[in-house]
Amino acid sequence: MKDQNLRIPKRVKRSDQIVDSVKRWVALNRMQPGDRLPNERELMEQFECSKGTVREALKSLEVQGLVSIRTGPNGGAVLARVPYGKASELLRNFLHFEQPSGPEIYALRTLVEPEIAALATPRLTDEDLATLRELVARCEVDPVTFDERIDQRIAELDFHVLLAQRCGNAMLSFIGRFVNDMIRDLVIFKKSALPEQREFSCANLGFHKQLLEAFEQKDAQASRHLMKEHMLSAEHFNRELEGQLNQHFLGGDPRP
Amino acid sequence: MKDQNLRIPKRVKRSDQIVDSVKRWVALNRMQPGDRLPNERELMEQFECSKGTVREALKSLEVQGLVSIRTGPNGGAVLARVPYGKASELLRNFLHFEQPSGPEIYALRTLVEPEIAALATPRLTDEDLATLRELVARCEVDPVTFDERIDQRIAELDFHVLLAQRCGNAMLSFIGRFVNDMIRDLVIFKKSALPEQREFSCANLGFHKQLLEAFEQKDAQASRHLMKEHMLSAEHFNRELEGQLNQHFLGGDPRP
DNA sequence: TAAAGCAATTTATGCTAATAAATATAATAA
DNA sequence: TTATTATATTTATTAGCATAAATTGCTTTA
Repeated sequence: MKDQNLRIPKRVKRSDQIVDSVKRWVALNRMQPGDRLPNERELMEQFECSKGTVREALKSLEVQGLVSIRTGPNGGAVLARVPYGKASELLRNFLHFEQPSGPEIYALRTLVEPEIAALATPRLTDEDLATLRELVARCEVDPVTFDERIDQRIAELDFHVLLAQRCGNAMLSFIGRFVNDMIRDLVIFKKSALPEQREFSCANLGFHKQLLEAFEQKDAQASRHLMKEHMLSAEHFNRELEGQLNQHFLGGDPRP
Repeated sequence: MKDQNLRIPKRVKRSDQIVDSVKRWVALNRMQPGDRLPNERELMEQFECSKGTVREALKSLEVQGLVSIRTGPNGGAVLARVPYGKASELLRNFLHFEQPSGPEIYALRTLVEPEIAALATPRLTDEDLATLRELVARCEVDPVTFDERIDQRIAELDFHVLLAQRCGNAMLSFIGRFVNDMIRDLVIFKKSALPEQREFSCANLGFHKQLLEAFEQKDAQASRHLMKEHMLSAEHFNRELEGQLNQHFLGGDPRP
């Protein structure tokens, strides 16, 4: 079979030209989220093309998360901030065929989380600290049902996500949220049932409690150090759990 | 003005349903890049909708980089790997309104590059090493014209990009490429003209030469350590250059 | 035989017109 | 005042038709 992906289309499509024009126009006019684009009819006239072509261009902008489109009066295409979920989804697509392994994900996490913790420490508000305390509290009760175990894993991860959201570095923040989302998908429904998970969660709880203290005392260095230890511990436990999983599946591919 | 972004549309659009269906179908059937999707007519029949709706769905998949569409026999929508440039562009959109600062970008770089260097070290082929040597050689001649200076900065960054491409961890690889792309855009046309840039480039050249030795000896630990020093040095120089830039612009916003 | 050119086929691309659905605003009725 | 209804605006979807692009295979030519 011939490789069909390397072919370069001869002529740029009309809708893509419109997308580029709109993007330039938005950048030149320093337009802000909430500002409205012309409606479909006006765009048709402005670009001298049909409705279908305009709609393809708008669809493209919508998929990229750059505009949000609604029907009705005062509807139409409105400039938007790209929501985290959108960017996250698109990066997932990129990784679809690479399927990062558990150890790879945890390795990245170990790199970024200590810095995130350090950066977030002086930026956490009292409200943030209260939220963190609540998340820790949710992990302190002894889980009975499977749903309770799941809820505790979510709470553990939300602890890290909140820190990422507060670290003040947009890229680091994104990576922090993303890597914890990856772990959520990777871990929750696969390993939470294993008996070894219990020991893992206890260790996590201990680290989170210590981290909370460091946050309350605004001790960024302690935060960084504790988080590093926490991450190394998590990497260790993950390796153990993956080993157990492989045994369960009797040598089959652990991540089919 | 009312906030129009938080509104949730009543009914999911038909084209988005189709996108989801196709995605599920692709995942379920373990379809690979190069595999063809049904053509527009077949999709119309399968989803019992009009051509316009199918086209919007395909456009969505195309914008996400999941398919590549061509006309002609054996054309149509073909499953594709999301190219790096696509994922990168979409993440840039996400960061558009946050505009990461130079120090933020360099901070992330300092976090990831040492690990990338260590991971890449045992994976570099002889060809890779030759390429790296060539990139270093391009930086050794004394730059005369502005274009030559630009070319050397590109070569410096390509050195890091190649390492990222070889590190074997898809996420880390993406972040490494992305952060160097950010630096490319941030730095090239703004700071390369400053006299202080020359000293910066000499320091970089020195580190790259030492790194090359570590790569040739397959010494991952040395690579990691050297890269860490290299990054700390780069962060330092960047701060200096930003200071100089601020002086040049007489207190105005250095990144308008 | 091999290369170049031509035609047929397949496929997306683009246009028009008409109708349906969603929603904000204004008018109306309780 | 409050709830309901009407109406205007805008996107969403449909249908059909014409056009353009690209590949395949055939034919001609050297």
